[in-house]
Parts: sequence; structure tokens; C-alpha cells
Amino acid sequence: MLTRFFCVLNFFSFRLIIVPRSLSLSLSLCFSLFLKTFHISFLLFTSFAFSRFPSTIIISLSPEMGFDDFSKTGLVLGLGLSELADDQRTTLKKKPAPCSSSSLDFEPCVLTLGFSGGGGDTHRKVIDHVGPHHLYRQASPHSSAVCSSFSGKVKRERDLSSEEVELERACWRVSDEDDDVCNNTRKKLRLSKQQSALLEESFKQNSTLNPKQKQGLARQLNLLPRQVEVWFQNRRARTKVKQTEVDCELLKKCCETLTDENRRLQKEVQELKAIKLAKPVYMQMSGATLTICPSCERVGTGGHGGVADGNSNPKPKFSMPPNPFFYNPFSNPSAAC
DNA sequence: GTGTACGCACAGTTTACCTCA
DNA sequence: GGTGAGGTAAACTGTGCGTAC
Repeated sequence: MLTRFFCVLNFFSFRLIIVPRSLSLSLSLCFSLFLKTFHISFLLFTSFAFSRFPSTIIISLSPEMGFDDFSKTGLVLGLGLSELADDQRTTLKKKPAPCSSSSLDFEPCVLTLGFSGGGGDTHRKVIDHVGPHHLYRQASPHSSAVCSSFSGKVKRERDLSSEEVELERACWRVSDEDDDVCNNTRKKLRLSKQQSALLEESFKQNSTLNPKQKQGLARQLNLLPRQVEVWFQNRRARTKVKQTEVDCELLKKCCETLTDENRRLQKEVQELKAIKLAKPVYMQMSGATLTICPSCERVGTGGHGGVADGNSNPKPKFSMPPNPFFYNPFSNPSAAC
């Protein structure tokens, strides 16, 4: 229904305009909160939030203010309802939205709050973006990160039609830096060798940073504290992965050693069983101590020659351990591996 | 004691960028 | 030189935990 009618609703000083959705575009309703001199006027205007389009083009339809007024510095609060294309639905199914509408296939809530900068020096900062199923806290330090909260879901949907590309180009283009905002690209920082070396050095000293250290390091490296924080997080993760790989290799070796040991012991058991069947007299010898030579794996009651040979040797050269021996690779890894 | 807000660390994921066949 | 595969690492998201109020 919304796609077929143009509806204007007046509420006191507010004007709500519902614009028909065209092509694969979606409709969003945006609230603009303008801070003017000592009074606040609310504007309600519509915007198109193209379903395949990460940025929201806001068209001011206020009777009191034109687009120029809108571009003045102020707060912009946008609330959008965007209908999803089929492929987007598929994408979203990967991360099911608890509040998704099954019948309308609307992203139930797209809320943005930010500053609308004026003229050629716009400094917009999206504070929060409430997506269809979660709240994004926008903490990215870059101006290019203004749209980065959209980058996760929306960037996968960047196969825009030519029409939409043209519209995308028409979006806020204020400075070179903000081109990234329009293009919705996430520029990736590449740390210099010096920066990496210093970070590594700091990491060796301490794998975690307190806020003061973080600030100091960031200043020293000419980076943002957030970037230093992220680097340390990723570095810790890499360390853990490496350590896990080392542990895995160790366990593999232990497993191999234990398998060999098990094979040897089973063989030993078989031999003992065979000896028991062949010479049951051993078991009838009172006071005799059954011993095994670990090197030649022969059974005896005393000396290395096996059965006591008549020479009274009070102390056998080898004997079974008094208690069963359970190997623990963790308590004694070096012995087995 | 309980609820809330905040900060931090971590696991997992995404993605820009690089290397190499 | 162009290209795709795979790897690396910066950045992001969600979650859990501790702490202060």
C-alpha cells in the first residue's frame, strides 16, 4: 500500500509525508531535530533508504525549511523502514532478527542519530545505529567510518544497479574524506614498520594496556587509542592461536608416544599370558617375585637370567613397579614426548 | 541485595590489502 | 600485465565479567 500512494499528514507543526517507494527502493521516515537559536523546531521529513543502498539520502520536505536549512549544523535523528530485497532476506537469515517482521519483510528499525554538518565542512558522526536486530555503537575513529556501521550487512549487498549507483553518487559529497562515506568503503590502515616495532616492543613488556599507557602509546605512534586497543586485542588473539597450535603439536606427539607405549604393553600382556599358560608353575611358587626385564622383556623371579638359578641373589636387578604407572603427559610431558 | 551503566577483554567475523602462482 | 586464490591483519560485533553507583 505504501508503495502506491503519496500521503501527506499534518500534525501541528509536523508534516509527515509518505512517498511511494519506487524501483527497489525502500521508504524510510526520518526525524530531524534542528537546534536553532534558542528554540528547537522539529521537522519531520521523509527519506529514501534504498534497500541496496547503505547511505540514506535525506530529502527535506519541510514547509518551513528547505534543503539548505537542513544542511546547517544540527542533530539528525533518522528512523527508517526499509523493505528488503529477496537476496537481502537471504542474507539476513544468516543472522535472524528477533524483531523481524515476517509478513512485511521490513527491517523494523533503522535509527541513526548524528550531526548534520553545514556547507563544505561537514563533520557528521553517527552515534548509534539500531539495526534490525542489534544496536551498533559507533566507536570508529575515522571519519570514513561514518557509514561503517552499515558495512557488515550492507556491504554484502553492494551489487547495486546502475540506477542506484547514480543515486549513490548523488549522496552527500562534501570533502575528499567524505567520499569514503559515500562509497561506503572501509579504508584499512597499514602500520609502518616503526609503528609495528614499537607496538611489538610494548606488547612484549605488557600484553595489556591500561588507559594511560594506551593514550601514551597512541600519542607516540600518532594513532588513535582505539587503534592501539584493537592492535593489542588482535595481537593477543594471534598469540593465543600460535600457542594453541604449539599445544596441539605437543599433544599429537604425546598421543603418538602413548599409542606406541600402549602397543608395547599389550604385546607384553600377550607374552605374559603365553608364559602363564606354558609354565603355570611360576604362579605356584610361594614367595617368588615375578619380575620383568624391561630391556629384553623376559620374565624372571630374580636375576637377569629369568628363573632363580640357584645363586642366592637377594636383590633382583629389576622388578615391576609397586603401583600401576599411569602416564600423565601434562604432569610429565618431557618424559613421553 | 538488586538493578543499571560503563569499561574492558575476548571470541568470532568481516574485509581491505598483499603475495603468489 | 591481468586475475583469482589464499593469507594477513585491521576493524567490527556480540557477549560476558567486573566495578561503581
